[in-house]
Amino acid sequence: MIEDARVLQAEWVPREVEHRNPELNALSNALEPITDGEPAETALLVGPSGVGKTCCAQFTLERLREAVLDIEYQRVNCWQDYSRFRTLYRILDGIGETLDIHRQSTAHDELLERLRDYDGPPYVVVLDEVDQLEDTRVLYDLYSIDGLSMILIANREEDLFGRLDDRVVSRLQSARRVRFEKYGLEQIVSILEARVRWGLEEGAIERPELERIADTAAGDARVAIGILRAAAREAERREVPRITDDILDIAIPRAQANITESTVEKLNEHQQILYNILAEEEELRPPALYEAYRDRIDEPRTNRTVRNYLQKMAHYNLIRAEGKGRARTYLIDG
DNA sequence: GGTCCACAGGAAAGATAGGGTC
DNA sequence: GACCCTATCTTTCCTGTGGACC
Repeated sequence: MIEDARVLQAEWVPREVEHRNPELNALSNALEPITDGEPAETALLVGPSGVGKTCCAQFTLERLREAVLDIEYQRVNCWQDYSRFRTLYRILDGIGETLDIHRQSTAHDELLERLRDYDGPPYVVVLDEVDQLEDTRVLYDLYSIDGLSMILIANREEDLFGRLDDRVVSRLQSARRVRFEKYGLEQIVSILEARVRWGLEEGAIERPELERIADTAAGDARVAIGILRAAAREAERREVPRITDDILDIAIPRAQANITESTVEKLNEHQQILYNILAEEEELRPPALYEAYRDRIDEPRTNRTVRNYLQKMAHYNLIRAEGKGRARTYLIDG
């Protein structure tokens, strides 16, 4: 059934990106100065999850690398590398300058100094989920480095701009904006068809099943590819040659559960307890949630820290906070 | 409309942990 | 091994907001 499992990963960059020509052209234009030895325009890619923002950025940089040859780029997932130090560290890692840097013993000033000293080929930094940065001063840091080009990726422009220093806002106003809309059903089907062509045996899935996956994914290609992957694995497990409707009945909830499970695994012990309480109780008001949490752990964190945990979990879309003030309740998302 | 109170979340200080230096 | 420096995490203190009650 599966001929090339890499193709079924959402991160895989295809040979051709479908349905994103205007966006690719806009991004290529922003990066074009690099071919003349100049820094690129800062590009700001905005749109909901699973619409191909990261894929387009990587695809364009790969094409640019083929054209210019000598170019470096590094993607930073600001969701994981959210602090100023971690972001700078990841960027330095892209040019192999972190060998002698050790966590917590090197000031971020030194990291910045090293970036300023960099005199290699043109360097493009992709800040993915840039709206998740906890310390946005790092954007000002990066603007202060000559020759460094940036592609910023965010879900919502207003979430990003609302938290930025005025100096960064004024610079970002002139950035090249590229907006990504959700894919339509036909577009998702054709993206899936391409993945099937490259990654599965011929005849592994027919159009009605692809349409069902696309319909479930509601415009999110990442979700659609996840369902296709889960379905292909289930078909392999059953040793059947084709993905059928009854396999999708299993694969669709499983793909959704896989996303939740992998996110819950990233939580610390305290956050997992909070998640489990909400999974059992379905909905709780803040005092009841905190009391239940205190009952289950020997050395509980303070209420304020728990609020930070809950905020983080809501960002992960694991839980939902409904109502304001006294009407606030927490519940499992989805 | 005014007051009270629970709650969220920002800011700053404190605690902790890892690595460097002597 | 003691001390210093640093990033990160946690706590404390505080303010703003909005629903409940009169």
